[in-house]
Amino acid sequence: MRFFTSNNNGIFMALTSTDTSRYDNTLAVIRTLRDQGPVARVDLGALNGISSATVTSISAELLQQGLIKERPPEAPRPTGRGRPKTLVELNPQAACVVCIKLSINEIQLVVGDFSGQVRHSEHHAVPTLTLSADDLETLLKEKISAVCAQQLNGFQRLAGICLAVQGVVSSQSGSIIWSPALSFRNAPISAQLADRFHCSVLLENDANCIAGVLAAKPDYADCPNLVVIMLGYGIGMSVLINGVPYLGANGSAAEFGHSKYQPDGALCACGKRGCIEAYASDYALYRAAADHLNLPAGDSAHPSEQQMQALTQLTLNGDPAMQRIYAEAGRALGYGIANILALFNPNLVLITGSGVRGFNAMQTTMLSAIDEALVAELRGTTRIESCAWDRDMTCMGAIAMALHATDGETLSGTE
Amino acid sequence: MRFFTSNNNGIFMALTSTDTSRYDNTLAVIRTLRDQGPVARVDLGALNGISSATVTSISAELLQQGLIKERPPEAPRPTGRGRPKTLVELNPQAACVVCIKLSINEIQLVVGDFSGQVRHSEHHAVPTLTLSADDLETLLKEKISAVCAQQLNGFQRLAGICLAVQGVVSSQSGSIIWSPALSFRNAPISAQLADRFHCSVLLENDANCIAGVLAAKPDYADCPNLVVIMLGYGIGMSVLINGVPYLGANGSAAEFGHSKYQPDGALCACGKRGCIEAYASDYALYRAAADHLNLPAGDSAHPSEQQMQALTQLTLNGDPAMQRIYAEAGRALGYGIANILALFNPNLVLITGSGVRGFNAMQTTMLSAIDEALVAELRGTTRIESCAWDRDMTCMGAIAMALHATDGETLSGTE
DNA sequence: TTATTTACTTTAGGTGCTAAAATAAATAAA
DNA sequence: TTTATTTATTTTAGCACCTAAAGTAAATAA
Repeated sequence: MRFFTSNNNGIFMALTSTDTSRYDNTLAVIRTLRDQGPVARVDLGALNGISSATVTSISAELLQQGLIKERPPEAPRPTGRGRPKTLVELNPQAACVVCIKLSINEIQLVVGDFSGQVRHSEHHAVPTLTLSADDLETLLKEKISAVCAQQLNGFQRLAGICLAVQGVVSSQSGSIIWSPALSFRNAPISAQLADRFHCSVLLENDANCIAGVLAAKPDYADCPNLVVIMLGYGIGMSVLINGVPYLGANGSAAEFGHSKYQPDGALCACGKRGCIEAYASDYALYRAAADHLNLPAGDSAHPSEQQMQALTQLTLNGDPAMQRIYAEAGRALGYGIANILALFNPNLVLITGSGVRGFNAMQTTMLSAIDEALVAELRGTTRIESCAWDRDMTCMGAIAMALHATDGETLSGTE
Repeated sequence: MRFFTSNNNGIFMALTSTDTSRYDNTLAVIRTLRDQGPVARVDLGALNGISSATVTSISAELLQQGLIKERPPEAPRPTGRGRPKTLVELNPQAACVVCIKLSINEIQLVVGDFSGQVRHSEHHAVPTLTLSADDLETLLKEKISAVCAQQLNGFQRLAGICLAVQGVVSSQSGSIIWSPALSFRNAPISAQLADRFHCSVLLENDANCIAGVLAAKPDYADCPNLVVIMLGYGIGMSVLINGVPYLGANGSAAEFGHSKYQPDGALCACGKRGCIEAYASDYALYRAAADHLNLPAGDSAHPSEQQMQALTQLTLNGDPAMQRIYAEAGRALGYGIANILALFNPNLVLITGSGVRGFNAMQTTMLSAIDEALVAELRGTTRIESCAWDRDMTCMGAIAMALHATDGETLSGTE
């Protein structure tokens, strides 16, 4: 029938390209069911602009392929007159995906089912900065194998693997170009995993995964242009245009953390000076604080959550030096956001990541910096909001992206 | 049949939405003919991925509607064996568009035919900064009426009007939000012109028009992500993603000129400080020069082309103060472009506009500023080039955009 | 019971595509 | 000069897929 043209480097091939309308409608049905849960055929038609006759035909095929199932009618009848709706829903067992979040000194593995639910999650402390490229390959293959062996019973197929990485990745070539979690560069990890596990391998930036999850929330539904800024050890960003992450030519777009606040300014982890990250990231805040205060021991170049919470606490308690540091961070962030508003003019800028713990101490100067930097016409009506941080969001997003990317394969794989 | 959903504020309505494949294929044929000139049916099929049987059917319809015509076979036969190709081409008379470029103290009107050729062009000196919103409306209606009366004989229809404006426009709402050429704001000009001339009215940013023309050049064909920077009285930019301008939520995206070089830096025409424009635009260069030199008299806030060429000449002749000024402008530009690379990661940054006259004097510091600001991984492989300036490019782009936007109407309007 | 309402399925027919066959119009070869 | 070959276009036959309308199913209200 039809094969998915995947994003990776030719590991999966584009094949027969026949007409597109049945295929598109079928994917639309699957995705509606994933987003909305069980839905009746009439409603599937209305939601996707197709006749219910067509939905009948499509759902018959999907039923036969085992990708969906009819939900047995429930005991309480809430409906009024008329024949009751027969709900159909995705068969969660139809496929699964394995997603790995790679961050500094930690990896998380999760298994998601065909309906998008997390089925399993595990964390491992790993000294990522000391790994070689080969070490990483071995490690990932090992961990994924183990998860597959333990968790994949009952699933019809492993649809794909998604690797969510902090830093610059090329999802096109399937290579990690540059990550703060790794000491090497240009690792062609997608091809290695695809070889081993014989499935699609997606490589994604972590901020793009999170942005995908946030964009799906009803609060942010009316934002065709959404910018998500992730504060943390570093500073990441994702730009979603009509729901799809803007990647640029090599996947290194949206590197907000390394856009400039001040020429010849503070030293950044990238080696250059004046990056926003050099003012408002965890390591920058900790570094600035260390000049003024007696801080708890630990790796000061990679402050822990505890260390950072201690800083935040000091600030909340009214320490003037810390308040000055956060105020300056807020100002840098504000100037950076001013550039984002001028260049992307998004509907909404969402600030999240573990670094939101200190957001209150930055907000005032951030907002005044934006006003100072930007004329009202360009400031526009963009909402600027922060958003609570959940460390599982990255993997939730990765599951959604992996399923989305592999729906076509799942469809043709079971014909 | 089918009506075009235009970009303006509901002046033209979306109607029946039937299937899309015949419609899409027909538009593809029209656009191929516009881009490539006369093409044979076989080649139209190959270029658009449809069978030549379908092309026969589509071209029969278009022929009957008068939108295309068969080109009489030429005297010299260059081809080898086989039945010679019968070329079809757009009928230039099938429709026309009127485009107006609005810049500081000048408007240009051009008429383009259905094949995209310029049929007529005229310039008028107009004191744009002293106009009221009503004055502008009256002026444009008058000038357009005059052009229509004189130039539109022989055309089957006026497909649309395109207004290309320096500054921030909302093509969605059809309003000029903020233009350096005008002293008023939020002018709903599209609706006014649509009322008067009963056709689609497109409102575009001038940089987007130019970017469209440049993107069509074969040299830049392999650039899905293209950034065009326009140096001139102000500094404009356009970001083309797969050939379509990125507009943002309200059309105020890509305002590169007001992105920041230096907090608390030089004063910008927008009223804020430290914008790139406050260093590298004509007025900024002239202002900086006036502090050091005895300059020819004239409106120093809006330096003329002669005044600017005098500055460039001084610089080329080795004047050290002027060289310093251009070097600093280049550095500001470089820092700005570093942000563009970090945030958009385009395949190509093209620098054009009347301000390229001084580009040589800025280039060295611009490039070193980029290296100073940006780590190699983010600098990436983006080409950064300049491009000779042609004042007619804006209107050429406007013609292309207006035709593109109205092809659907032209198609259904003649059924 | 019967009428009404709503959901789903089947049927009949249309659009629009393609592959293959037919036709057209040239050049090359015999 | 005729015939074969090549290439372009048109015609034909058939297929995929959609929709509207008719038919069937399964509930509640009267």
